[in-house]
Amino acid sequence: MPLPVETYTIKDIARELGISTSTVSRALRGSYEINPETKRLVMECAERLNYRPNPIALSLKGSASRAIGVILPQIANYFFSQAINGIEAIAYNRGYHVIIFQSQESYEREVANVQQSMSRKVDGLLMSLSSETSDVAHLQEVLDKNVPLVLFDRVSADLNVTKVVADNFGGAFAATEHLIQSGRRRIAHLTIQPWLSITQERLAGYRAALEKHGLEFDESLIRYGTFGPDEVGPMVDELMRHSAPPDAFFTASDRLAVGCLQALRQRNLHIPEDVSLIGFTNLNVADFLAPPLSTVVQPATEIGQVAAERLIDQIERKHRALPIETVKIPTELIVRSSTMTSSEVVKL
Amino acid sequence: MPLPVETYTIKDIARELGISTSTVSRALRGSYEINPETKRLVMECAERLNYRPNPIALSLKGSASRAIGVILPQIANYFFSQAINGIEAIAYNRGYHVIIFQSQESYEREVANVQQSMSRKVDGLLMSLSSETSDVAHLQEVLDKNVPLVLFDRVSADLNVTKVVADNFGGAFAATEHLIQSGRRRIAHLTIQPWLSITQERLAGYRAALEKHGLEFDESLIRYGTFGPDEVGPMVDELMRHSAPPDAFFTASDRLAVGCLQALRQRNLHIPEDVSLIGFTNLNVADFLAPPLSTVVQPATEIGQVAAERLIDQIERKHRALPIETVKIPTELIVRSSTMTSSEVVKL
DNA sequence: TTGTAAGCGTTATCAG
DNA sequence: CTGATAACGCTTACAA
Repeated sequence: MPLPVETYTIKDIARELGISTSTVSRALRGSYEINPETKRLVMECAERLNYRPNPIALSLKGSASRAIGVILPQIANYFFSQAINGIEAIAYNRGYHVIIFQSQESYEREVANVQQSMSRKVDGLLMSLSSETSDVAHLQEVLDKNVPLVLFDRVSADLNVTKVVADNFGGAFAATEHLIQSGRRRIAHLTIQPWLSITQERLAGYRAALEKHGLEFDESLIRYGTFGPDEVGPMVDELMRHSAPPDAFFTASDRLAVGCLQALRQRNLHIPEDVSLIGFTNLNVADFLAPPLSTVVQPATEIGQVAAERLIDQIERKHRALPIETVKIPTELIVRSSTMTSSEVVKL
Repeated sequence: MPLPVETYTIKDIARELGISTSTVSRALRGSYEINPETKRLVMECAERLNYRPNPIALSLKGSASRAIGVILPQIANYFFSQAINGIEAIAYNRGYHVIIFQSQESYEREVANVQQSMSRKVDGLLMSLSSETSDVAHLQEVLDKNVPLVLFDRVSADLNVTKVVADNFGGAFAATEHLIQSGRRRIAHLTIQPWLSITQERLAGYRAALEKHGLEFDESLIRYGTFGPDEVGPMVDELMRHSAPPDAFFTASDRLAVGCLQALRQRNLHIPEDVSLIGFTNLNVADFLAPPLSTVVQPATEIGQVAAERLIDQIERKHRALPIETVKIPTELIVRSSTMTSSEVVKL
């Protein structure tokens, strides 16, 4: 039985039943003072016609659009696409639509995205900031309009909103400590843009681990870069030419880890004999990377789920005062080595 | 200078200038009979107020919503997220929005998605079918409504629309032929659901290569399955227990390739010494998989771009008769082996 | 060249 | 309990 796509309006039902549109509307909304019999008739007719309220009209009217906007840097990134998956799952079974906007790491586009999502009357906004974004005035305006906003992953300290992030500090700390406990002493850290919250938290975790074990923090072992794979090779080469080269790498993303791996391989260096490598990653195929790559796994799906839950909670009971807090989702450290037959998983 | 998010309407401009909303509307649309001076004033005021037309109102009115709907099985899949990236890039610089729906491989959800996209008045629809979909009546209705539709990747022969796909036949043929030329004779083929167009095309390419080289097609070497990683192990085990076990694997997806790799490793089999493995894949980190995995790379981004271009072309000149055709985007066969220092790329 | 009014689908308000 | 009517932002005949 092919499901019909034909679209009927409240008017069609009204005409069919010889009653007014307002009565139909009331019957459909369930509530109010309405004759049970009329209601039954309307429901039955709606069912038969496969009536679906027009979301556009609803939005125009100003009431809930039952759509949430998701603005993020880019979809073609395993972390974000997994996060969207989590968001969509929650949204779907709570009856919301997801409209996705990509800022492409551009501040200007992000602002445009915010405008567009506002004019499309989303009921709430879920955001991960572009790497260019430092000024968050555009988001303050969202809040001023009383549109619920939840930030995830790439957040800003300048906004007093609910934030959902991975435990970046904890993950970085565990990774670094593991390297130290494996006997490494000069751990390079390849990371992304320095002004991002996640970058800072990870760097802090890295430093804290060094400090705990009495190792000196050496700024010259840190490299900030973009995601481009072409940038990683030279970075690694430069580090290895250092008078006291690193004996381990800790990278802030899967792309950096893969780039690093490639660069090391080209120099015929072996992992983990010559250097160790741990990446902050979302790549679930990391298991198969050669040579063995240990990873701090980001809870992408869960971040998306929790963020969506928080947002929808806010949307649905705007009146009550909801606690604004930063939710930290734990990471997992997965340690692999050539001698292990299967992965040894250490949960943080 | 923080860009303002405040939202003004055509009324605000009208009030500001002491003219009527229709005049403002006409001035904004540019065209028509309008006093150049009035037009200038309106434009200037719109600019000053950072006026943006309300897309909701536009859609309700029935005119172009400048949004295209994208319905696909799931985002958390590297192929699709790359495809979306291609779609979004084209859409963005041609002034369209992208509204994404995930069918989650469910026919019912796909139908709901189609309804929703229709009621959100998208100007056109870009789709990749769910694996459950065989009946396409819901899409025929879209066409009947004169809403442009372009299918990509997972297409249906039952619809007379433009389709954009990878050259699955060619890719499978090249992969199989390569295995044969490497001396393999019993090539297992792990693939996805048999009723999907891509599955059939790949199987046909595989068969054609066998035939060309005088090898027998052995149905018992073919396995159809879902994406679940847990299903792959038993499949591979069963095949290897065969009285004449395969000496090579050709898989239809990166997930199957990775699962296969894992299963083989658990049996302490070496690739390519014991068996060969080629996967149809989108995973650009396949370079780093150990043991070396040869791949047929799918042109995901390009498929998205071409599909979006075709769709928008159709949207923007609905009047002219546009050619309905199936566009095949070529794939690349990347051959890697342990003896190669760098990848040898063979373009098809 | 410009203004008025109707209408897109729905809901809220106010009479009946 | 039910039916008009107005309103959301915008476009477009139709009038002026």
